[in-house]
Amino acid sequence: MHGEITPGHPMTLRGLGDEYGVSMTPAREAVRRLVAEGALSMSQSGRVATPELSNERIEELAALRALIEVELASRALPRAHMALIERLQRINALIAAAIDEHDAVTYIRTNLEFHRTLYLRAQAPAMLAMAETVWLQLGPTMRKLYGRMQRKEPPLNHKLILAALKSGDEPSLRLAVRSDVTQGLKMLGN
Amino acid sequence: MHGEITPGHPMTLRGLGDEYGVSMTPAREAVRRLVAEGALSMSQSGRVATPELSNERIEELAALRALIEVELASRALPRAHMALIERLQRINALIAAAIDEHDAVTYIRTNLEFHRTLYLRAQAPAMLAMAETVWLQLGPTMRKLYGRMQRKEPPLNHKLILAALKSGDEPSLRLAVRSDVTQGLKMLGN
DNA sequence: TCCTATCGATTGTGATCACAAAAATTGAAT
DNA sequence: ATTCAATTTTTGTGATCACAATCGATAGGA
Repeated sequence: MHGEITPGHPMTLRGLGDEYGVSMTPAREAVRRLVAEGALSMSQSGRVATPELSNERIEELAALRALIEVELASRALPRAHMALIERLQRINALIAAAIDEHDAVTYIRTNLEFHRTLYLRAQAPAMLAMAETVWLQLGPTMRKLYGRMQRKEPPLNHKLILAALKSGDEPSLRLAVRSDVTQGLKMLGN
Repeated sequence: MHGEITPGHPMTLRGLGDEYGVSMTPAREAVRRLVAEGALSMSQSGRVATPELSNERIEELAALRALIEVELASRALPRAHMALIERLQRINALIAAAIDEHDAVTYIRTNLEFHRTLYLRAQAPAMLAMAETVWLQLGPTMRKLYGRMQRKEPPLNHKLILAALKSGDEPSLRLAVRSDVTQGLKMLGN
């Protein structure tokens, strides 16, 4: 989910088992679960690897993020009090730090933490689980996209999200979340 | 997914293995996958059963259906030609037959087939997979809800969907899909 | 009648193994 | 040097087993 693993990275059950000090059986179950969630892709022969997403698939997943996360933000809005907004601002500072250090994995992780912190307020566990499933599928690809993105400062849309939360402006919030989620997919073209 | 199994029905790995003539291992993997997708729920002790959804969860899943399926229908609209509409009409006739025979499982299955047939035209496999994951989670509950629904004729909204497809009217299509998907959740109240 | 404690049966977990399929490697021939 | 075939190694699958946790039933007592 955080982009530690690049797209197309192959893995074996025995290798994963050794890595985590268990036998093949738990490794297999974990892998099958991740395959079911779309986080790993499985070849016809049963070999497993992180997925290499086509541009069409990336756009589809971005559209799903937009649909689900806009709804989550919208549901979180009435419950978003000052304590939450301050927490989001602190996370935003961590994002800025990750950008300064060119730490892609930390950037991705803290960025997702920003979103998750907001969405937890929506009290909609099934929706949040769906959003996280999409994040999981996009993880390895986000890392690759981060490379050609060369951020210099934390996302503008996060500031817009915070402003909309403060003022209780739902249309602005929806727009800001949608922009934040679909941005960074302009430089696809592989 | 089709409501063959009522909510709360417990299952054992050995039982499933015997039922399908395999050992525990494949049964375990199938069960873990279904748990990952939310189709089965797993107690802390590892026992597995079809989920008994709370009203809040049902409403959440219905909202997800609305979000995703409206988008799928919208994407399918420009590609929906006469052959597809005729196919949908034939499926609609099967739905009517299932209603006449009070066959809940067939009703649910053909109803979902109606939706899937339309959404396949959207060329959005990740979105369709998400929608089907939601269907899977709702399966056992849909059956229970069907009981207190006592349909007499095929859903009006299906006719509205077909009309909107014919006329290429996207707003009407979105509204009809949303209504079709969220209807039947009025009689919750457990 | 209801609650509780005990005991036997059931169940999930993780490990190991045999086997077949699929890769990877090797070797020879062109 | 390259291609292709044969062989060796690697890998996933499904089965089986030991074990611990849990569940269910039964019996005892309040």
